[in-house]
Amino acid sequence: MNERIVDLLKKNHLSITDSRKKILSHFLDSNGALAHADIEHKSGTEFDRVTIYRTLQTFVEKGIIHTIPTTDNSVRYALCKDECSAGHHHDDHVHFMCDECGTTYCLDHVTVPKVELPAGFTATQNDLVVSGLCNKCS
Amino acid sequence: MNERIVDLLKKNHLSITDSRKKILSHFLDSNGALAHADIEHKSGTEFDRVTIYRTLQTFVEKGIIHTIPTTDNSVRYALCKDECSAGHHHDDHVHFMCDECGTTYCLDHVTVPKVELPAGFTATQNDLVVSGLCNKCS
DNA sequence: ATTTCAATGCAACAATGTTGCAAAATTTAT
DNA sequence: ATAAATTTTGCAACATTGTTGCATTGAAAT
Ligand SMILES: [Mn+2]
Ligand SMILES: [Mn+2]
Ligand SMILES: [Zn+2]
Ligand SMILES: [Zn+2]
Repeated sequence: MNERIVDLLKKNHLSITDSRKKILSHFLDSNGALAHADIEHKSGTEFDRVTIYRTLQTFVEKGIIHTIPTTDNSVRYALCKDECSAGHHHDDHVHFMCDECGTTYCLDHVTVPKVELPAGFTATQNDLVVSGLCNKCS
Repeated sequence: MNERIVDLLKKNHLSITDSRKKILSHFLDSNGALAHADIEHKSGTEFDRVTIYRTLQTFVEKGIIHTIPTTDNSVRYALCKDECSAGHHHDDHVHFMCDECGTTYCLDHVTVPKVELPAGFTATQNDLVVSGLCNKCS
């Protein structure tokens, strides 16, 4: 496990630090997406708030995690698939937010359908967020 | 115009106040969605920040405006169609964010497609946000 | 006009996010 | 292994965004 974390950091040319290892492990342990506040709680007083912000930002830039647009306009992050790399995310999967337990899921196997846009509009990214009840809450 | 605004407020059983009339007029004048900050700028120092927050909240509750999930996780609001009412929005249309000019559009005639969810997941709401270039910027 | 009720402004606060800079830790070079 | 170079971190200070309580003001009903 620790092995995998170090490898992931190395692969992305990031220096191996306690905070990066710990924050990455939280993502690997979690099945849903995490908000900044979640990580802050899980970490206790171990790291500074600012470090968490900067680490998340770095991970996004490197393509290790991606942000999820949410209906309640809070920022959440989830692990990217292997195919994502620095400056090039390809997250064409649907996200699901449970109204009951609040968990945000990456539905990696459900792809966002393309839609026909009005004349003159061109799409570079499509984000679909579905809310409702998850499999644990229904 | 002023007529239409007063009617809309009356229809929703809201008392007619300067701030509500003015804020509503900003939405009727704008072709895109507005953020809280936009309204604050347009209004100058006319109203307190808190009043704008409370007015937007009231309008959402009454079904006059709806919030739009954005990829940059900022809250934006746009006018609802007539069919929306208190506690019952039906916004099944796609939203478009222009990467160039930043405008957020309600694509009222493009409906969000349904997707097949994994077993146990049930959907109550689907939000699709498309980003790219709008008809003015392409 | 008077009463009743709702909306506003103000102040104080909480949550979230950003920046500059010195200290500490990690990586690279010797 | 040691030292130099580079990154990362923690802290402080600040900015932005959003919330709440309460007295004052304004709108609506009688
Ligand atoms: Mn995802
Ligand atoms: Mn809309
Ligand atoms: Zn759930
Ligand atoms: Zn545009």
